[in-house]
This record gives sequence, C-alpha cells and structure tokens, in this order.
Amino acid sequence: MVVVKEETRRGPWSEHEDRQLLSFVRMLGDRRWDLIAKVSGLNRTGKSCRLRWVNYLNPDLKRGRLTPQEKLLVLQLHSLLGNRWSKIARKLPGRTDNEIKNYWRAHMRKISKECKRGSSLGTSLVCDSLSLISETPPQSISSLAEENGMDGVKCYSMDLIWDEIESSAGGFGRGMDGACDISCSLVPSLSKDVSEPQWKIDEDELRMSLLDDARSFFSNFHNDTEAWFFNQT
DNA sequence: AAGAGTTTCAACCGCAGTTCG
DNA sequence: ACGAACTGCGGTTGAAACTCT
Repeated sequence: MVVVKEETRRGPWSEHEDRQLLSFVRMLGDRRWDLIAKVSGLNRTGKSCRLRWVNYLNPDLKRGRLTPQEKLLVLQLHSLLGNRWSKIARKLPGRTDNEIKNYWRAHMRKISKECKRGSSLGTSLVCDSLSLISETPPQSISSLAEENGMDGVKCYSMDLIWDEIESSAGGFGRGMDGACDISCSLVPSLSKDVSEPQWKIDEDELRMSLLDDARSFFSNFHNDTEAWFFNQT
C-alpha cells in the first residue's frame, strides 16, 4: 500500500485560506505558527502562515504606497541601520520589513539606472539620498543609535565625509576596470544592495560632475551645520 | 493594438538566534 | 549542556500590473 503524503501548499493565498488563517490567529495568537499551521488544516508551513499574517493579514498594516515622508524616513534609517529591515520597519508603524526592503531595492535600481544613462536625474537621486541622511539632526541620530544598541558608532564631520568620498574614489570608487562606483563608504548600503555592475559608468567626466553636484548640494544644505554619519564596525 | 521592458509586490528559501524538553 | 523544534530576518525570485515604444 502506498501512502501518499499530501504536499504542503505553496504559492498565492486564496481568500478562503486568508479567512481561515485569520480566525486561527484570533484564537491562538500570532506567535505559535507551527501550531496554527497544524490545527488550521491549511496545509501550509508555519513559516508561510506567519509571513502571510505579517505581510498581509495583520489589521494594523497600512495599505498603499509609502508616503514621501515614509520614504524619507526609510532612507534616513537605512543610512543609520543598514539592511536591518525589521528594525527600520519598527520605526514605520503599519509598514512591513518586506515593503521597506522592496522600496529600497526599487529606489536603488532607479538610481543605478539613471547613473548608467549618465543623466542628471541619477545625480540628483544620489544627492537626494545623501541629503536625506544628512538632514537628520545629530541628536535624533544619536538617540536612534542608542535605542538600537549601537554604541561606539563613528561620527563624521563634513570635512571627513569629503575626504572619504575623494579618497575612496581614487575618485568615486575608480574600480578595477576604471569604472565609476559611487557606492563609496559614504553610503555603505548602496554597494551592498546593488548587484551586478549597476554602479558602473564609464566616463570620467560624469564621475567628476557627480562629485561636483554632490559637493554643491551639500554646501547649500550645510553652510552652518555638520552632517553626521555613522559607520558600523 | 501589441509586444517589450520595467516596476511592484507577494512569497519562498536558507540561515541564525531563541526556546524548550 | 545539548539537540530538536520553532521563530524571525534578510536575500532572492517570479508573476502580475503597469508603462513605454
């Protein structure tokens, strides 16, 4: 006799499954996912149930695109926390780590594409990202860092920042093949998240203009103040 | 109108950390 | 103290929706 083990269901959730999961989460809470998976008869893994709840069914979730304010906050927090999406998500009530991660990747893709094209939009997007980071008041960064248990973080003055840009770039990350890599340590996460040669632009000219644009951008915003950056060690 | 290219979003996977017996 | 089971996180993928040519 052959016992056929029913395959665990995968793929998109049906409305019926959603309703079922919802009612079991109400009964058992949103912690015991393996138990929920077993007793609900959903034939899904606990992991899958948790994910569906966290990313979709949880009534506390906000629907729709991130607002401009939320986008700014994501960029600021990412500059501080790196790819710790769940930590970033905790600062944006109603948003999930998945949502934020997706937004960040889309944002980076946009920048890299524009850079590839060599358009000024690419430059401005990069500057936007840099400015968002620097607009965060030092005090709030400090408190955020403390909250997240990041003691010993490194603060940068504007001078240091520019030193770093210029040195890391033998100009802007002059890579092995001489291409432009603006994902210098100034914005550490850029290089980590963008796969492929997405930051590579051939023209030295563009490299210098990016640098100039960024420099003038910063000088406009920071005549009187210093921006603070953190490096995780 | 249609096909190609791009973006968005939901879901899966593997791994690391935590809990429990 | 140890190992198994469970949970949470970050990276990745793929399908659907949307936009462009």
